[in-house]
Amino acid sequence: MHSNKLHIGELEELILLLIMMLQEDAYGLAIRKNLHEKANRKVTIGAVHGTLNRLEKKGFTTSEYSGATEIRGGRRKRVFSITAAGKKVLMASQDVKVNLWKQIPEMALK
Amino acid sequence: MHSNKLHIGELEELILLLIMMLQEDAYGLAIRKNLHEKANRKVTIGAVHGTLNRLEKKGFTTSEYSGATEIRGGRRKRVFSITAAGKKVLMASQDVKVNLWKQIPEMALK
DNA sequence: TATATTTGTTATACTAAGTAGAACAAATGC
DNA sequence: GCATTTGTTCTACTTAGTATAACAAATATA
Repeated sequence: MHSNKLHIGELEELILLLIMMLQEDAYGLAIRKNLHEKANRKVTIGAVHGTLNRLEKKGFTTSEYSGATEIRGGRRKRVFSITAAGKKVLMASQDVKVNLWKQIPEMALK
Repeated sequence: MHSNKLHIGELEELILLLIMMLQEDAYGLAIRKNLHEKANRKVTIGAVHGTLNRLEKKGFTTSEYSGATEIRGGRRKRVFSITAAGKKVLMASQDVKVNLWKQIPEMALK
């Protein structure tokens, strides 16, 4: 048991954010590239797809296969999008942290 | 190997935040209480201390034992504080997320 | 048309992070 | 003394994160 719907892991959070950001371009390799460039997070493609599968299993994302493109090797992509539940958990996650930051005494920030 | 100094787990992040917030009151039971009240995160005391030990081992916190207090059962506490490295990783963590939020297209937020 | 190259996902085995529950320790109250 | 309270440590386990390799389907070009 204990498939906790109230919180998400660290990589899960970053990937949900990138899915919202990338929209129709949210598929494995593109997510991995942005994880590296925008989040300074260097992970292998296996790590990305593992997390993507977990998120879908939890109901935080859905996915569908696009058609193949005309560029060389351009086979169909599995494109992910975030669900309402995913949005909710992602926003709650950020809210908690923003609130905690506000409660840190000034003097501790230096 | 691979004791990654570049990122921290989800619970590690919350606990580092609470250590900064609680200052001289940052010890196991108090952290657990605030995790519940301020972060809606219900975990056992074993989970808190496990994470605390991991953070110290990584160099993100230090701890020292306070003296016992005069209240009933008030034995000495192990009080944690964040190190410069801990502050750095915590701030970087939040920065990345704040930046990603900014890059999400307006229309996706509704 | 076969075979090399490219873009992409899936499978497998493993390490690290998160978790519960109970044991243990030291203080005060009576 | 011994019950109660506050606190940490120990042990065993599940979930999240990770690397590496296998697999699949597309185009390019000979």
